[in-house]
Amino acid sequence: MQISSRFTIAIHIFACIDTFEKDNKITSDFLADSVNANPVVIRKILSSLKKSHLLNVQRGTGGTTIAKPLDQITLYDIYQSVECIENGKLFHFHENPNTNCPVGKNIHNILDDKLLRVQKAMEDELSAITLKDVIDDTRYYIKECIK
Amino acid sequence: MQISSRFTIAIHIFACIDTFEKDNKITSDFLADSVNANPVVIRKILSSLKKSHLLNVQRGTGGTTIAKPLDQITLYDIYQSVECIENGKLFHFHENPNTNCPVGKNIHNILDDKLLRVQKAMEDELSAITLKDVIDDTRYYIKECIK
DNA sequence: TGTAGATGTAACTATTATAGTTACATTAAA
DNA sequence: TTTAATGTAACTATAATAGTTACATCTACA
Repeated sequence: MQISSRFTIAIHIFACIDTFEKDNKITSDFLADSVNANPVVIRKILSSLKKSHLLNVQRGTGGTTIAKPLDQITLYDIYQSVECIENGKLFHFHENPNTNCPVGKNIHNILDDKLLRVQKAMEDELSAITLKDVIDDTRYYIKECIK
Repeated sequence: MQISSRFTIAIHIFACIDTFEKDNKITSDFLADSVNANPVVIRKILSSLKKSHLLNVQRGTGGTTIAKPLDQITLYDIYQSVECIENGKLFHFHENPNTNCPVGKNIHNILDDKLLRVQKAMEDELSAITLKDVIDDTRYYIKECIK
């Protein structure tokens, strides 16, 4: 199963804020239009990102801004914020393996460390990419586009 | 969303074959008992692994064996075989971002290479672990268990 | 102070993938 | 020819994603 689009939508949101905040108030409706998704879906994602102190979302009057310098937000921070995987484990285990079988009894002993290593490799790579990288590219591609 | 338990079940199957093939014919019912899953679920996984030439599954009379030396099967081979992610992409993208918006129009240009890098980091780590590693540990833990 | 326009969130629906299950045709060997 | 297995279609149950409606709440400003 793939990792939820909440993650790519969240990144899209940051790129939109950076691109449009000078000229537009960034509302959930505005973002929903760019992402092409439902405003309530956007608001749920904004709510997660706000809870993680990555965004400031203004109640009442509306408007969203990025809460930290771009090079201090990693893709891992965003990924964690929108909770793309349950209980933090990338790999889903079959429930209740037969403990009367020596393999069933030990399957977690055998696999947990190896799968965690794999998960960590992925998460480390997510941590190595910051919003600065994303937004530098965003600005570049938009400039190329206008030319 | 987590990666399907088909993957961990498949690994479990290899460990079972290695552990029990001397004394037992390895059938889908036998495996289902150790994994604690439905025999048809097991057969579907066996079918994938057979198609990828990782296992030999005997029709009619039954019985399953491992098709290659243990150090020549990686966790990545197994992962690919049981097709845990759709169309080979780990990250699910929101469909049809608004191409009238410069961010929506470029979101794939901006993100595809970065997310592929993350996916590759995970897959490389899966490739670095072979069934030999898994089964060495299986034998070790089972021996410890019996002591 | 009331209202306009936004967020926050509950409740529901639709869709999709996983996993389990029943049933049965097919196969291979004894 | 019988037995015991695989292969697979068809269906169900469950759970997560994503969309939608509805409305309470909040804040600034006219």
